[in-house]
Amino acid sequence: MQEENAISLLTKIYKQHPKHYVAVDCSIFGYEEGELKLLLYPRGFEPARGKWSLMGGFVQNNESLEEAARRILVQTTGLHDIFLEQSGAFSKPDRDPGARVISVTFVALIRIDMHDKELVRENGAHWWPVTKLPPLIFDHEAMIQNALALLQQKAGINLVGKELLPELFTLMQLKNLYEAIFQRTFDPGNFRKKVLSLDLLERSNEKNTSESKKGAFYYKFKEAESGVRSERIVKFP
Amino acid sequence: MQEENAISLLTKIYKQHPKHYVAVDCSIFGYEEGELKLLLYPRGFEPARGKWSLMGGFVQNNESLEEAARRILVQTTGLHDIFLEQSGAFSKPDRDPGARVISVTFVALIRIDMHDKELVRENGAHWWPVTKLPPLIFDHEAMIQNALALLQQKAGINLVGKELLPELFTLMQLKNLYEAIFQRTFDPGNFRKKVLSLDLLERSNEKNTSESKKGAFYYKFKEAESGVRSERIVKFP
DNA sequence: CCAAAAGTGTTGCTTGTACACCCATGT
DNA sequence: ACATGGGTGTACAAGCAACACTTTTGG
Repeated sequence: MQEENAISLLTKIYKQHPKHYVAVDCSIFGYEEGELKLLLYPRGFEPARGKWSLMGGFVQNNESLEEAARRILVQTTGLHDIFLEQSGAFSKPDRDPGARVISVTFVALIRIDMHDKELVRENGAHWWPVTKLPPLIFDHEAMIQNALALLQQKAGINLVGKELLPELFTLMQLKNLYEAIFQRTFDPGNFRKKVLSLDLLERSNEKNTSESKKGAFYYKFKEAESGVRSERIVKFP
Repeated sequence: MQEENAISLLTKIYKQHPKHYVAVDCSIFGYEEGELKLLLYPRGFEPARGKWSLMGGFVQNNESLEEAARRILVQTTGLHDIFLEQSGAFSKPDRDPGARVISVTFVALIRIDMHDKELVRENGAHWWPVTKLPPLIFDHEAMIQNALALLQQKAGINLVGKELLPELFTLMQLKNLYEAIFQRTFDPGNFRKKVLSLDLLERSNEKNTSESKKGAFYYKFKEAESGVRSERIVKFP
């Protein structure tokens, strides 16, 4: 058959080229105690023992990059249904001293209160504030810079929070999250008005009385409406 | 030596994992006759003969993804120093019927008037308006959607044009380019004011008299200033 | 002369920002 | 009572969009 021949010809073309290890590395963001944090893993062996790394793993034959990233996230945090987005590819031939590995990076956003703490502790992982990161292996520092930039951009357009905050949260908590993401302050009144004007949040009847004397209403995200909103939240510099 | 052992241990870890073909595919944008165009290549053999594809190629051992993309661009357009930016990775295991290939995509912007037309013609390549694309192989349609979205985003922040227009251009030509990118019209007066307020352009003394009776001044981009500007050009919807 | 593009000016609306001010309450 | 954060209102400035108007010149 002609098609068969063509395919075997193709296969020959492919065979002239080298194959590569392909990995995924995930910048796993969480929000806790007023700080934006990253989940990092200690490297227990040389080279680069004592340094920290993003959670990552190799891509297998039967899975896409996204599927590989999800598999790894389930293994390490116990969480399915995590927000996940590609953020780039790192490919300098010598970026990993062990072998030539091409790494595709992802940003994951998770609610710290939801993950499996036991599982995380078993792996020796630790939540690090993004403002005080430890030394990192290879090019993971650049990966994180990349991920942070993407997170800022996303948060500037989309109102993140659903993925990082608990079900119910106060507007002050949301403001604090945005301040952590953008490393700047926002005017309380203006932030509140802006966010409410987007019409994405719903006030619950409960109040948080632990963080202020007067007590602040809890809000939650409305059920996702058909039309995907993409409104600007934070003006770019 | 301990380190040697550690490395060979590492190597063992790597060896448990499969390797993959890795390719790059480039969405090469140009601007000509008032239209935004893409450089595509016809596929001359089955499967998918008669369909068109982005220019791409396999990543070799000694090069990064960016280097591979640049190598391919030089081979096909004859142009060095092209604007190039990563736009994503496509990795469904069966996306290429010939073999499992992971493809990282790039956006390239070139001045159509500068490229090597002979070289392009040899390859059978053709410039297609982005509004009237032919059928494409595999997932190249999605790659282009992705690339277009990135181009819009970039153009909304950065004032593209340096990479797509000739050295000297009129403000109307720049406006037409933006209209082609965003598929909408802009008010001539407002566009002019907005763009000039950015202080990125310099008026030359020459005039273009071929496209209007009165004649319009040619402008060019100022030499890149130290501070990298990142000002919003087009408001997001 | 007049059509058509180049270029400038005016106006009103929307949005962001700074900040004043009242409210509720735990200490 | 008062300090603290919650919540609302106001006033000014900046940016944008719509559109009127003037200039220039080839046909």
